[in-house]
Amino acid sequence: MDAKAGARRKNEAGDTPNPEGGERQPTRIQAINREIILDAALEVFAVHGFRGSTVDQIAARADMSKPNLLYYYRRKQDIYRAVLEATLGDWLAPLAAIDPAGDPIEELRRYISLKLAMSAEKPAASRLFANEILAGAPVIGDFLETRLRALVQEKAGVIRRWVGEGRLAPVDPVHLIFTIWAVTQHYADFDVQVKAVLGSQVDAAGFREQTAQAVLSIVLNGIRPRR
Amino acid sequence: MDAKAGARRKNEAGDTPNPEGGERQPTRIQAINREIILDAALEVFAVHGFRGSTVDQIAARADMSKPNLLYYYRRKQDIYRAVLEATLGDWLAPLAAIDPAGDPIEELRRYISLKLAMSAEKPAASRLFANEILAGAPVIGDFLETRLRALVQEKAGVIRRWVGEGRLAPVDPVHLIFTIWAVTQHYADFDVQVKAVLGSQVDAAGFREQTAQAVLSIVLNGIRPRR
DNA sequence: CGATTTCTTGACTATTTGGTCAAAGCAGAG
DNA sequence: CTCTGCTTTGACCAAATAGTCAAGAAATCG
Repeated sequence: MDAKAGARRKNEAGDTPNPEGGERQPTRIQAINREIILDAALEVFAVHGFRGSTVDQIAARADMSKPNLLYYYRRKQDIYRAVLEATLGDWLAPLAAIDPAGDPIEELRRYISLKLAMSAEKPAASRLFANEILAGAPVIGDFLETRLRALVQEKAGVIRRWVGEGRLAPVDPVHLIFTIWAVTQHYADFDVQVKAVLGSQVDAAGFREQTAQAVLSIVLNGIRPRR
Repeated sequence: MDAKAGARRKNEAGDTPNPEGGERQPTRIQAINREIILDAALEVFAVHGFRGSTVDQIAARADMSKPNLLYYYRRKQDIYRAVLEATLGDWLAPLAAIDPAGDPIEELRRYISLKLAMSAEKPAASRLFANEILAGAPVIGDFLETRLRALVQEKAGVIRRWVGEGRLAPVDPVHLIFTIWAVTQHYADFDVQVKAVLGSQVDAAGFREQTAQAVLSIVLNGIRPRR
């Protein structure tokens, strides 16, 4: 230990501010910069996935030097985890909001609309997940098998009850949920393809509503009991 | 030009055997190795995308030295393009096979079943596309805007006619196609998530049939005209 | 203000990665 | 067998990339 070593030190554990479960509450600057970083990282990871993205890319997008970025998140992996965690909540919320006491068709209509709106407003979040899943869910695998699984089973129970009461056509509840996920995510993840096929009309006003209308028509009429 | 230069040369253009539009027909060894490489590359690119994959990974998977692999495809990009092109045909075939003269419900049922079967049998191909699209379709962008677009418009016309004849419920044809793509691809691309949520039952015999049944039920009942 | 802590960065390192090359090994036509 | 062209690879290189470090700049607090 030399004289210099003791001169600058008050940060008792680790060098990074609040390094993963840190205690001290973040500075104003920390809060701002962490958010800037997460925003930038989301855009980058969403396009190229974890392995295909570089810290330099994220730093450039965050308009920040690489060492500075690594001051807030020590490793590329830490940024990735942070972005994923920051988005997971949003992801579950709509499904969690399905109300067993509500009207089945109305609840599902609302759910689909909400997911479609999220796909349109936060496509990067959707693509981030898609990349993570495609890569084999190395980071959120646990989450999928525990929290997500539990939530899906719970809501599947609700749907199953609805079916039993004759308020929905007989349908496998889990596959129904998958179908809704698939279709709503498609418009975020495969946006480029949608645009390529449909051309300029995608940017036209009302396209979102038109899409929601079409999807709802297909899915809802399929689960609405016939008379 | 020195003596050595002239000593070894019979391959009049380029160093790589049949380098992209080459003329000479491939050797037996060439045919074998190219296929081995494409198979290996498909698996690797499908998981990590173009940027996230390394030539070394592909070479290892192909059980081949890196220089040897690069003897057959000079650049990483060339391998990628080759894999994509080799898969594009398979991708279009089912949609192209929709028969305007057939029974609407039957044609769409067959189409969905075919796509689901492909998702189960060749998930890597599906994931390769997903990665390419997520990355912004840098390579197949043109293809999407020309061939795919034309095919979709053509088949949309067929569906629109069916709707006009009252043989299908009123539905936006293009969004119907997107919905089918979305759902069928979901089971390939998000396989990890499906497994996480459903657990061991995914591996059980008959799961594929059960899935097909559920999806068909949701989509078909949605487009079948009511009486 | 002065002292202390937080923030920022240029310069640097070790490793990974795409790609090259010369030379050695091999297959097949004659 | 022999000879030619095809195939394979160890060794190598330059660029990219994750991450480090020490020192300077800016806040913050008394």
